[in-house]
Amino acid sequence: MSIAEQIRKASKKTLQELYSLTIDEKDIQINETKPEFEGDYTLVLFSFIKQLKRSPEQLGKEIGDHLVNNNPDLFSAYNVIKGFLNLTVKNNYWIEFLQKNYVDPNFGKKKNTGNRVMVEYSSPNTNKPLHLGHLRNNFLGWSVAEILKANGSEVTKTCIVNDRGIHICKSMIAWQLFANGETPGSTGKKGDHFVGDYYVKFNDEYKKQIDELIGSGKTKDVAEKEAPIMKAAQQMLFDWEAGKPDIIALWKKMNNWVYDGFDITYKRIGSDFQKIYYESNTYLLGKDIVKEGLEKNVFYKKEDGSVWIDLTADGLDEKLVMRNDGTSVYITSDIGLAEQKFNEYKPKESIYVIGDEQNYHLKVLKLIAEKLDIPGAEGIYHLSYGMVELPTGRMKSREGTVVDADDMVDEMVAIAGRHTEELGKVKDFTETELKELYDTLGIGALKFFLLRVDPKKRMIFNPEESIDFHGFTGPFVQYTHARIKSILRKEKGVRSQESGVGSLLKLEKELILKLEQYSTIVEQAATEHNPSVLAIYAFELAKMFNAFYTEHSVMNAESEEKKQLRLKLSEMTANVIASTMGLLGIKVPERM
RNA sequence: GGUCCGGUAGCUCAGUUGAAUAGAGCAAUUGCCUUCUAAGCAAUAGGUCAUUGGUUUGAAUCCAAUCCGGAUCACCA
Repeated sequence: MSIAEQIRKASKKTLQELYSLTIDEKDIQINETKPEFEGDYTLVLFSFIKQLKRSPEQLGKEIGDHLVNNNPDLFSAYNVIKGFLNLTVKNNYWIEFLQKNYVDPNFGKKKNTGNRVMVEYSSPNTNKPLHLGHLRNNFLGWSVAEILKANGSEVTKTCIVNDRGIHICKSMIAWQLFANGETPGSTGKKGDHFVGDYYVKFNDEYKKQIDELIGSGKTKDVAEKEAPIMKAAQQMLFDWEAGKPDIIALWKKMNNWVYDGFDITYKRIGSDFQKIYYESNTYLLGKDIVKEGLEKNVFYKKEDGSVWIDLTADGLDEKLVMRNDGTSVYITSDIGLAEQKFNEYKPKESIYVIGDEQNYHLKVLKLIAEKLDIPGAEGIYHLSYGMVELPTGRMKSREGTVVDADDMVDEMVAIAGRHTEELGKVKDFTETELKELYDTLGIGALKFFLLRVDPKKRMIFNPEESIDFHGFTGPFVQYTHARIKSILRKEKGVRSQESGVGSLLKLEKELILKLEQYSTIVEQAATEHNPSVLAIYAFELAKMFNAFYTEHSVMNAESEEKKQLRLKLSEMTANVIASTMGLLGIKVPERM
């Protein structure tokens, strides 16, 4: 149990015993004591003042006395300022805490409680390579999955590949028209980029044809419909749905090129999945749903035969669930997939990591699923995140204004390499070691950059300004870890098992206090589905250690006991930094 | 127009289950490397928390209205 919880419990008991006041634990406000006051944690008294009709000073004194007298192992002192009761926790408590936990690499994490969760993330289209926006999605999804695991859940990471549809056909038709049989193998190009180039080519050609048609007197609407290349793409989609063998073969071939490319990127950025769904297998799933919905009178049929649901009572609109030609729409197959996921994995919670542009869609999805009594409907959770935009506005792959994921990673790794070389601290590293370090630092900086911001906020990325390696960044935290490891190497770890001295300096205590909060932070990140909580914590912890490091020497401590205490403090800080960064998907180096 | 999200230092962001003098990083200025890694530390400066009103012992935080930015309301995904 965390110290804050213990104080909350003790306060509850005190209020009960002194004033027969029964109060819910969560209504007892415990804050960290501000640094300018004496104490570690603060009980805010204002809410009781009125009920108990006492002055803040009197109340504080009574509660303070009672708390300290009845919890002699926990508190050593208290003081009252205005309506705040500041409590000082015994040094022994902190030292014992450190003694007990400093070697545990899993400190702060919970054991598997069997709570099943599914996290769907990444979900790429197979007609173009990944861009910066996908990276935010991948990092978020992966990290949230790991955070939930650390908080005791049993997590299945999944990905739905959008491998069918008109967008794929566009790349296919352009390849047929312009490639002259070229392949990723023959050009040496990464498969996803290769296919993406033809997607761009399609749009170039499409635009050209529209202009020509407009030039010959057609209106824009007509031109868009009649452009031969677009008609060809639509015909191809039709042929694909009919299962025409040569089209299916081409589709498979080109998708495999893309998968080969994705594999490389996923491996590099550390995305992984236990289950992959392909839309080509799931897009027909909604059929039974429609039947079921009509039987349950959740859906209704219009005169033209199309099927709808009326969500106006829920503040939304009427929504189409099946076209009049009997084909299902996106929302319908999505519900079908939700049902299938539940049948296969029985998750209590099913998380969808999808951009905030689909807020409405996911709201509708959950609502329909609930109305249909689809099992697991209540567990649907949309982890909505803001778009990554350029200073000029949104990225558009059709217009080529995207920041490519592979390029971005390459650039970050290159910058990491340049910084490292300039500093010249690892000149004895082998080529392989250097390469690994550059990856660790470059990708670490990138992940930290994208994860340190609240997911729901949209963020602007300026390609002109490179991502920083100083301050509130991944490398800063990594650097702190490397620094600590250097001390531990020189001291050959921690030798003494003794609890050490009874006194703690301000910076030492601050650090232990921070470390103690780690489990609460993991819990918070899990309930909020928010990795930025951990990024902020990692930074604050590292910053605190650096302050301690410059002020006090570990190796040349005043006494052997002090040295042992500081070694433990250092080791635990390194462990918690590694653990926190691990949950963000960021590696920490031994040296840098 | 309806719905949802955002507006905090020059820039990027914490803080939003109400609580003590609103915090970081970057950028700016200044100091600190012959002692454990200076990718660091310490300090200075920088604020009408979009605006107005309300609730409260107490509001960046809650409520109302207004202004600004974005998303969405497709037989697209």
